[in-house]
This record gives sequence, structure tokens and C-alpha cells, in this order.
Amino acid sequence: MLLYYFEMTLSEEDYIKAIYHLSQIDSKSVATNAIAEQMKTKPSSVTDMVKKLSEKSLVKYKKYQGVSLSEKGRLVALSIIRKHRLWEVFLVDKLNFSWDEVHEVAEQLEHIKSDALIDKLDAHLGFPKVDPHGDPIPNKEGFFTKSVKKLISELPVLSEGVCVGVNDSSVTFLKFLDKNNIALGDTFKILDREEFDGSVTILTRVGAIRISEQIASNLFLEIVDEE
Amino acid sequence: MLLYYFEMTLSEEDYIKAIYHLSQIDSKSVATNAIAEQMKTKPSSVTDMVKKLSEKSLVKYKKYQGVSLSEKGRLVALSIIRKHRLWEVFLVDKLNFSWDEVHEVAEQLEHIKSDALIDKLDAHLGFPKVDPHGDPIPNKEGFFTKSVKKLISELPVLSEGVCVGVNDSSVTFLKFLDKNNIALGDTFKILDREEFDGSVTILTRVGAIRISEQIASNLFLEIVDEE
DNA sequence: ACAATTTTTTAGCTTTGTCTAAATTTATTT
DNA sequence: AAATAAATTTAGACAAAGCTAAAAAATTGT
Ligand SMILES: [Mn+2]
Ligand SMILES: [Mn+2]
Ligand SMILES: [Mn+2]
Ligand SMILES: [Mn+2]
Repeated sequence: MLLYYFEMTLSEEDYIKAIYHLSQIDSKSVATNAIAEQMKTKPSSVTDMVKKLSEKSLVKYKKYQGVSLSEKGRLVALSIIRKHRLWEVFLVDKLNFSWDEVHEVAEQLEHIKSDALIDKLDAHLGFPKVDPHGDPIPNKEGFFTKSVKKLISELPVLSEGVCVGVNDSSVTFLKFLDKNNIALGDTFKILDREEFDGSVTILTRVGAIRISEQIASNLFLEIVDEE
Repeated sequence: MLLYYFEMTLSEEDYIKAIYHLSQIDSKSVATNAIAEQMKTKPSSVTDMVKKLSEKSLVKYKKYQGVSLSEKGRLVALSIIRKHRLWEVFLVDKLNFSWDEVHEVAEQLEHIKSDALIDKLDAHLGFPKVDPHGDPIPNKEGFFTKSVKKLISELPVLSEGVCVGVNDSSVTFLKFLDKNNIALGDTFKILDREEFDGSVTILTRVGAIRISEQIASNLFLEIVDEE
């Protein structure tokens, strides 16, 4: 990630991350109001911050035209996301937090400044490639394998892939998955889909099971043989 | 530690911790200039902050009379110190940092807000009683065993105790200790002391060794049969 | 085309934590 | 007991990050 040789405040880092995520959704330039909503602040505060980030060449900004990350800004975003997701892995794998409890704490931990820390944490965790929600962890240079993850409900019959994420991370849903022996990292094959109600039969490590459309639209598979 | 039900900023927490440490050294009330030096700020900034902490009943303060922690303030200090030292244990035991590298990062990590996090970290580390520098870790209620630790150079012949800390945490010194099979947690017995140069013969797990006065005045033993 | 609505920016104010310079209080010397 | 020195506080400013209310620009509807 080539570290960034200028100091960034916690708030600046969160803005950069928000802009990154918003531009993933909509590729074009990001609207002031969208950032305000994401950051739970007012549009006027966003305008002020965006000007500051523009001064530091982290974003490209023209009045009334929205904002987009510069290459420098993109690398900063990925460095923060890397830290966020590594900490999430730590919280789940080492401290036995559950998937849905880790976000808030990771939101704080991602701002700890120490390159040595994050390198050693990465090693301690065995250089994980995805976080507990199945999202990819960028490496030090900001590269990551764009998981071509798709919802089971959107995949054709006979697709096969690794379960890498959930859409709904509520406790209820996670409990359901546990009970049905569905876990991140498992490989599933889609055997059949009912026209009638969209329910899907999948092959899991404990055999074939039937899941409802609702479940199918909340589980991401990473397809093995694509790109 | 009963958590504190009011929000504290990072800066307030660092001030409270500084005041705690300074009042350990000198028991009386702490001087504005002393805090300024510790915090690397100006005395006028300290006055402002101390007024604010006084508003929140964390310190007792009278103009020109110095400042001391209230009971509430003392508990806050101990809660931060607990976090600081647990993170130090984590960095050394789990991430393979060395003793002298952990302070700066722990200085940041101590401010992460999450009771669940610190409980689970404590458990993950096996409920350690001392940090990598031999300093005691307060429990959740703010209690800790005041280690009656003394320098080897200050202990009488035939004293016996567990090596719990170092005075000098320079890399050179730590390397020396490694080479001579001296580690925290080891039990030593003082066999003899030379009047001539103050050098001391101690019994270690690999037999009796002779250490210079300089070394003896940098190693703390916790005496077993006291209090 | 132009009025109405929505989005975005500006202006001005607030809080936190810092600073410098000046004033005040306390401590130390003669 | 002054006079001097040191420690502490006050006054006034500043940067960061937020807010509200008002102005300006862009978009939408007719
Ligand atoms: Mn954050
Ligand atoms: Mn995640
Ligand atoms: Mn700190
Ligand atoms: Mn320590």
C-alpha cells in the first residue's frame, strides 16, 4: 500500500472509505448528499471535508459536480479497508466474536497507525484472503481478487462455488446457518431450482438440502471457474 | 471497573492516565507544569483541560493548588491502564513484538471502546497478571496486586523472587538478557554480593551466574513472601 | 421556457484542544 | 519584608469538524 506520508485524521479516513464504497456501487462521481447519508452528517459538512480532501489531492472535486477518488485516495481507502477486514478476522477467529458483532469495533481499530502492527497481524492470522463476511482483503499493495461473488438466487442450476458471504448478517440468520451446517468456506453445488417458489436444492458437505428463495438471496457463492 | 457512563475523549483519557502516573511518583497533588511536561503540551493547555476534568468530577482541583484524581478518576485511569497493558501482552505474546516496541501502539489501542473486546482479549491471553514490562494488570474492578517489586541491587543476600520487570528496556539490554538466559517469569535467588564492586551472584534455572551492579540495578524481582 | 423542487454551497456559529503573550499568584532570595 | 523568580492562570487566536439557515446552481415538471 506504499503507506501515505501525510497524516490523516480519523474523520478524513472514514470519509475516504465512504467515498470508495459509494463509488463501487455507482461507478460515476459520488453525490454530496449520498456521502452525507453514509457518514450520518449534513451535506454542508461534507462540502467542507471534500474541499479539504481535494486540497490534499485525495479526491477530484468540482463544485456541484460530485466527487471521485484520485489514485492516491483509492490506495488510502484500500489500506483502511485492509486494516478493517484483518481486524474483523482477528475478532472472529481469535476472540470468538460472531460475524455480526465485529463491525463497530473494527470501525475503530482500522484507524490504529502502525505498519508493523498490521503486517504482524496479517501473519498471525495466516494471511487471510477474505474477512468474516466474505469480502476480500486487499494486500499491502492494494491488490485483491475481486470475488465474482453472486447470490445463490441469481446463479444457474449446476453452478458450483465457495460460500463466501452473507447479505443479511442478523443474528437470526447466522443462527439458522449454523443449525443447517452452512458455514463460510464450504463448497456448494446448485442441484435444482423450483420454478414455483424459487427454492433451491444445494449439495453441501452433509448432503443435499433444500433452501427457500429467501435464504438463497442472502448467501453469496464465489464462482471458481470465472476469470 | 464498573465502566464509566459518560463519554471521554482520547485526550481526556491520556490526561487522566498522566495524572495517575504522576501521583504514583509523588503521592501529593500533581503540578500543572508536571502534567504539561508529561503530556508534551503547554501549562495553559493543562489548566484548560484540568478545569474540564474537574467539571466532570474526575479530578479535585483548586486554582494554584495542583490537581489529584477523584475516586471516579482513579477508576477511569485504572481501566485505561488495564487496556494498555493487556494490549502490550497481546503484541508481545501473540504478534511477536519485542518489549521495547509495544508502547506506542498500545498508547493508541488503549482508547478503543468496547467492553466485550477487552474481556475477550483478557481471556484469549489467559488472564495475565503482568504486562511485558512486569507491571501489574488491574482487573475489571480496578484491583491489582501491588507487586512489591524491588531491584536486585536493593535486595539482601538470600532473597528469592520472580523476575517481573526491567528498568532499562533498551534493545541492547534485552539482547543481553536473552543471551544470558534471563527471562521474565524466572525465579532467582540472590546467593552472594561482592562488597568490592556490587556484583551479585544469582541462582537461575541454568545455574549460578554473576551479574554486574549495573545489571542488578536494572532487574526487578517480585518478592514471594511479603504481604 | 420557465416555475418549482432538489441539490449543493456559503456564511456564520459552536465545541474541542491547542497555542502565545500577558497577568496574577506563590515561592525563593536577599 | 521586599524584590525577584517561578509557576499558574487568563485572554485572545486558531484549526478541525460539526451544525443551521440562507443563497445559488442544477434538475425536473408542465
Ligand atoms: Mn472508522
Ligand atoms: Mn466485513
Ligand atoms: Mn493513549
Ligand atoms: Mn507496559
